[in-house]
Amino acid sequence: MGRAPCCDKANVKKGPWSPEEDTKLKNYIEQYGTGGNWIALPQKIGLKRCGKSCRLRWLNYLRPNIKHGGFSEEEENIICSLYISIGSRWSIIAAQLPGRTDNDIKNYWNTRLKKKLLGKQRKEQQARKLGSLKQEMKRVMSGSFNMVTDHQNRITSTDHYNQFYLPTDHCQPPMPPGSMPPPPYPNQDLSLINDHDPIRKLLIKLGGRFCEDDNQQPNDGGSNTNLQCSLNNISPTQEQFYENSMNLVSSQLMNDDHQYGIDGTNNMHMLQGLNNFPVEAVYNNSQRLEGMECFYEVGMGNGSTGASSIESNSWVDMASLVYPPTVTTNYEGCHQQGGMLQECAFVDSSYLRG
DNA sequence: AAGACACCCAACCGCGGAACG
DNA sequence: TCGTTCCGCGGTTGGGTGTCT
Repeated sequence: MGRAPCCDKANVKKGPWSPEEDTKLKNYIEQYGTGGNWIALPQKIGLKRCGKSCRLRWLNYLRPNIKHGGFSEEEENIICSLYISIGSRWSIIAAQLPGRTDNDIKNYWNTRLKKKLLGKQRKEQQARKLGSLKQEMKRVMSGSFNMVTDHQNRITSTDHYNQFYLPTDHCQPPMPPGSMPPPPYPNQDLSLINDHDPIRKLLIKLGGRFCEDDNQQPNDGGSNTNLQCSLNNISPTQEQFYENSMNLVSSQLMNDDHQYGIDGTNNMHMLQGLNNFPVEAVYNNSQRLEGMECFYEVGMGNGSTGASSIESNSWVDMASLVYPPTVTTNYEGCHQQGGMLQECAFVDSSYLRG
């Protein structure tokens, strides 16, 4: 049986509210309250509106002490921190910001904060890509293009990695950090590379094999920036899969709950890097990332429910893409509506600036 | 000047779950 | 326990406005 409509759709007005409607609704609620029944309210006051519409109008616009626009830096930080820790629970996030509505915050996130962070990430990607292009050209020019295969017939070349992973269109996924070739130039910015180590881990989930044994890498100087990218018998289909997956990662980064455990096990180390992270918020939720199922299928391998130390890092790692762990500086307790969150971590605003 | 495009945000829609009989 | 009603939430849409070409 289908759900009964909340109101007579044919007989309700839709679209923007007029000042008269606003006045009617506001006056009534201020005088009598909602009466605990939004559905009946519009009829009581002679509004040809759906009850839900009245509720929304009141909560998002007419309610006293509502703030519109002009989000402060502190508010941005709170939004971002909470988004990372609890995902798109806008009502909960709004509860931390007096005068802000969930709708407002949602809009602000979707239209500004998300782009702000993505823009920052893209800049870094472009800088890295430019760097690797230069190196590529140098290598080609000097005829030193290396394609090394080891005894397991694994292709181990960062050039090959780029061949597989770097997209050719305008839609740039995050470039896996560990995939950067060994810095041939002393002035290469290693911090950028290290900041994006999490993406490499995601790639491991995707089935790529990366060997991080830095000590075995020549020309590495002991840093962890060198990496072997090894793909076992990659087929064109897999290649396409990797590429699609990378696009997926990039598109999902800002859209989904980053922190939820994949497998529901208590992997405390999942939280490494996020000081004062709301542990309960993570463990009490086994929600998966919609649209990223491929990570479970591929990354978890054979439907295994166990998590290796590598596999268990992903959500925090993805969060750290948005906020490198080192910028977590500020902590306050937050009393959370419904007891869902008891505390939350706030991040330094520096990453948002600019 | 005007059309195309991008951005912003108020409002709508549909779903899940709580409350209630 | 089950069906119904309503609330609240998050995702999406669409219109207004600003910017670019």
